[in-house]
Amino acid sequence: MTTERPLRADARRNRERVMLAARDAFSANGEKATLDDIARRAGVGPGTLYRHFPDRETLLEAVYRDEISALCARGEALAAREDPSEALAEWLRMQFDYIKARRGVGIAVKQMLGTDSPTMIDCKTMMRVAVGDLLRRAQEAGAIRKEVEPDDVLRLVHGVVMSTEHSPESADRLLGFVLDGLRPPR
Amino acid sequence: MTTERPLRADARRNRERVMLAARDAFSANGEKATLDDIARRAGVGPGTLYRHFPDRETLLEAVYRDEISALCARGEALAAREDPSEALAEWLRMQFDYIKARRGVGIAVKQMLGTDSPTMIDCKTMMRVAVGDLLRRAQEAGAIRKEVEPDDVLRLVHGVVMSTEHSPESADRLLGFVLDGLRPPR
DNA sequence: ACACTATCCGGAGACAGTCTCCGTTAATAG
DNA sequence: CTATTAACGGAGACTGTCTCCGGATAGTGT
Repeated sequence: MTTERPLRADARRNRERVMLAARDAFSANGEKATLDDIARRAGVGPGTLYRHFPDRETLLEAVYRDEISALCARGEALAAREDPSEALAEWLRMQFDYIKARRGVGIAVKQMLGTDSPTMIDCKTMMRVAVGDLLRRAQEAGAIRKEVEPDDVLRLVHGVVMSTEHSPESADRLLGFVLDGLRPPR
Repeated sequence: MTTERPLRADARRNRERVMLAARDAFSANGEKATLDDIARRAGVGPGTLYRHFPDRETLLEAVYRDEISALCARGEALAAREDPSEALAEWLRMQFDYIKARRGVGIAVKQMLGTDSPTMIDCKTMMRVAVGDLLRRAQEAGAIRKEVEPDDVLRLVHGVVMSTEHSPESADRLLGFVLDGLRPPR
C-alpha cells in the first residue's frame, strides 16, 4: 500500500486548472492542441503540467475519464424512465451530443483506443455497466433482440458517431437504421 | 493550362519508391511513422520526399487514393454476381479485410477526414459510385429498403469497421445487425 | 509567530520530427 | 558531346514534447 498523502493545496488547484484548459483546448483544436500551450493557458509552467500528467496520453485520459463518468451518471438517471426502449434511445442520443460538443476529445481518444491502459479499461467498464442496465430493460420489454450484448450497442453507436462526425445531419437517420437492426425479427 | 511535362525517369522512380515505403510504414506503424524514416527506407533524401509530397497529409492522401481505387475496381467485378444482396455483403466484407490489412492507413486517414481536399472528394466519389451500383441492384431485388442511400451504406460500414478495429471478432456480428436494419420491414 | 522541510513550481534546454534551402548531380534535348 | 535544367539530398531552422533542477511555498511542529 502506498501512503496516499493528500495533494498540497496549490498542487490540487493547478491540476484542476490544467484539466480545464486541456478540455477546452482539445475540444476546440482536437488532437493538435500543444501541451505547452495548454500549460500557458492554464497559467502554469510546462514542468508543472508534465509532473501532473507525464505525457500527452495521460492528460487526455484524465479529461476523457471525467467526461465519460458524467455521461454514465446521466445514464443512470435515465434508467428510471417508464419506456425502456425510449430510455435507451435517449441515452444514445446523449452520446451524440457529447461527441458533437467535444469533437476534438473524441478524435484524440480514438487514436489511442487500442491502448489497454487502466483508465481506458475503467471507462469501458463504466460504459458497459451504464448501457447494460438500459439494454436489459429494453430487452425485457421485448424491444431489442435477446442476443444483443452491451458491447454490441456501444460499438455500434460509437461507430455511427465516428462516421457521422462530419455529417451530423445524417446521424439520426443512421442511428434509426441501426436500432431497427437490433429489434427482434417479428 | 499548365504545361504538363512528363516526370523525369528518376523522379518517377523515386516517387514510386516513396509511396511503397509509405504504404508499408503507415500500415505497420500507423500515424506515428516518421517521414524522414520513410524517406530513408525508400532510399531517398528527405528533400526528395517533400518535393513530391509537400506534407504528411499529401503523402497519406496519395497512398490512400491508390488503395481506394483498387478497392473500387474489385467492387466493379462483383457487380456481375447473380445474387445482388450477396454481392453487396461481399463488398462490405472486402472493406473489412482492407482495413484489417492496412490498419494504420485507416487510422491516419481518419484524422483528416474532415478536410475536403480534392483527393478526398475523389475518393468519396469513387466509393459512392461503386457502392451505388451494388446497392441499386440489391434494392431492385427487394433485399434493401428503397430509402437507403449510398452514403448511408458507406457511413455505416465505415463506422462498424472503425469501432471494431480492436475487436475484429465482432465485426461480422455487427455487420449482420446493420444489414438487418437496412432490410425492408416486412 | 517562526522556522523547517517535504512538496511543488516554472523555465531553460535536450531531443525528436517536420519541413526548407540551396549547392551538387545527372537526365534529356539538340 | 555539351548545355540546360529538372531533380537530388543533406544541413539546419523551426516547432512541439518532455526533463532537470534551483528556487519558492504550503503545511507542520514548537
